[in-house]
Amino acid sequence: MNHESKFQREKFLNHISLDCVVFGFHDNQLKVLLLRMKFTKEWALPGGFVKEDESFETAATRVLKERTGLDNIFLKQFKVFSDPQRSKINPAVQDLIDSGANPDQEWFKQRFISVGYYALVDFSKAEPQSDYFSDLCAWKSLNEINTLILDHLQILNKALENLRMQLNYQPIGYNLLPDKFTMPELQKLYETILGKELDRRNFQRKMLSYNILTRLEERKTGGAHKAPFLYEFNLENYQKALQNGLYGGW
Amino acid sequence: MNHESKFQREKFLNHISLDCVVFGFHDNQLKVLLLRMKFTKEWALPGGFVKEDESFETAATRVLKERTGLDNIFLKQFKVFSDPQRSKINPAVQDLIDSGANPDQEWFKQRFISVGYYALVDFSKAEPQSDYFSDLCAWKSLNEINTLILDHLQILNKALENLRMQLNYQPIGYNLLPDKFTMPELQKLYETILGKELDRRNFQRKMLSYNILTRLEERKTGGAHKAPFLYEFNLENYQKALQNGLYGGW
DNA sequence: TATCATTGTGTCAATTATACACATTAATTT
DNA sequence: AAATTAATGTGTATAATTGACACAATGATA
Repeated sequence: MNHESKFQREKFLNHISLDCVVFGFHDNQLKVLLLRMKFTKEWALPGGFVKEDESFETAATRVLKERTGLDNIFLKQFKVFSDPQRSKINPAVQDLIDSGANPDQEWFKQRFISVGYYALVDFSKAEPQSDYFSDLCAWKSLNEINTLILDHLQILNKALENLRMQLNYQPIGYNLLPDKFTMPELQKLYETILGKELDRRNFQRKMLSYNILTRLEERKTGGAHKAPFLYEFNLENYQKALQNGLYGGW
Repeated sequence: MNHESKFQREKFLNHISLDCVVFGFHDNQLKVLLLRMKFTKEWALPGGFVKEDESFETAATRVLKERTGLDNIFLKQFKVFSDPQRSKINPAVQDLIDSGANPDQEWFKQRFISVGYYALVDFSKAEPQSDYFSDLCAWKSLNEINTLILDHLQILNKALENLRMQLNYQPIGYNLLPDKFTMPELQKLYETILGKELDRRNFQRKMLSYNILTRLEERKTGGAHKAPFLYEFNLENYQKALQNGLYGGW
């Protein structure tokens, strides 16, 4: 938290913020990275502001690097949240007041327009770091999340909706799974995102038909039953599928 | 243009703008509504700014009402454009300088972050109105559009890409066609958006399978050949399809 | 009245999706 | 060590959808 101990509002564009819904996958559950506000102890999405010479993408990348230590994260802009009332009661302000520090209360009293991003990251590689306003940064399972500050729950739900949509025309997994993974693990990921079960055999056939997977000779040992094959993504084809989409539609 | 003869920058949020790609369909061609800048005579997308108590949606709706006279337009936010360089050379500033009026040059020298919307409107019902900076508001066919100010061509292309994507999971047509239309007309619309031809019979079968169309007893007369049936959209089912999407995917 | 271009409708084959069955295997239990 | 268990690997029959195409009907025009 050292690097942000002095919050410099001059560097940022007024009115403008971004919020990130960071998805990870662990224990067969979809996790979201959240921050706990120092004083109010409410939970919030990681977010930030845009410097005067930054694009939103750069700013979001910077924020994610700070919160997870990771570069090269899959990032997708999914919606702008601009309800004039959305940032009326800002817990960050409350935190600043409670802290007695109040360096920049005025800044936080602004109306903020926030651009929502969702990110897909490898759970095992991320190292959650809290920020100036929070005392804890942690993964939460979706079903554990009941309330968030401001409209962050709404932002989270919209992100999830968009992620589910993405499954229908783009591959997913490279950013959420370790380099080597089994077919059942990939299937679990899909089932978790979609919130429903899929047929094991049909899933495998469909997934293989995309030609984005390479089956390795290795198998995953240590499990209690038959050892499944390990797969890795064929990055070249994966990128192509990301670009061109999986279905034609028309 | 009377209502904007005094440009009041105080009312708007700094740094923030919106641009609209307004699509219409006429003469079997996809048209886009453009403005011609008063002095530089360059073409631009209609756009605007956000008032301090407005959401982006409200602002976009207001802008479209001013440019087309229409309410209840289909509007979709599709991307935020935030490259720090994007508004460096702003023709509006040039226009203001050339005009000698220069009431708010400083305002336009700001860096702007723009939210892109695309709109689908009934060509025959829209009444193009220029704004304070333009002397002409007109429909242009896609293939006529070679250059636009700033990054507006890029915005247009992204809008088109998103519109094509939308065809794959949502119905389109209600906002672009008159209330009653023929199947060939609807097909032409799809072909125009996609930029490719479709099989007449397979198109009809697929389209009818969505259950969003009602065939009327009437036929369209006056054409040189066999009179085609007229259809109208079943609004209830159309809205459902907009919400739920047309395909499952998974 | 014949011609022409377009519309309405249908069919067949190929592809894809859905719902299953059975053999295999690695750890665990007996 | 053999039997058990609960997964995994592979395949198949059926239904549904898509793609390619043929032919009859019709309204204006020649």
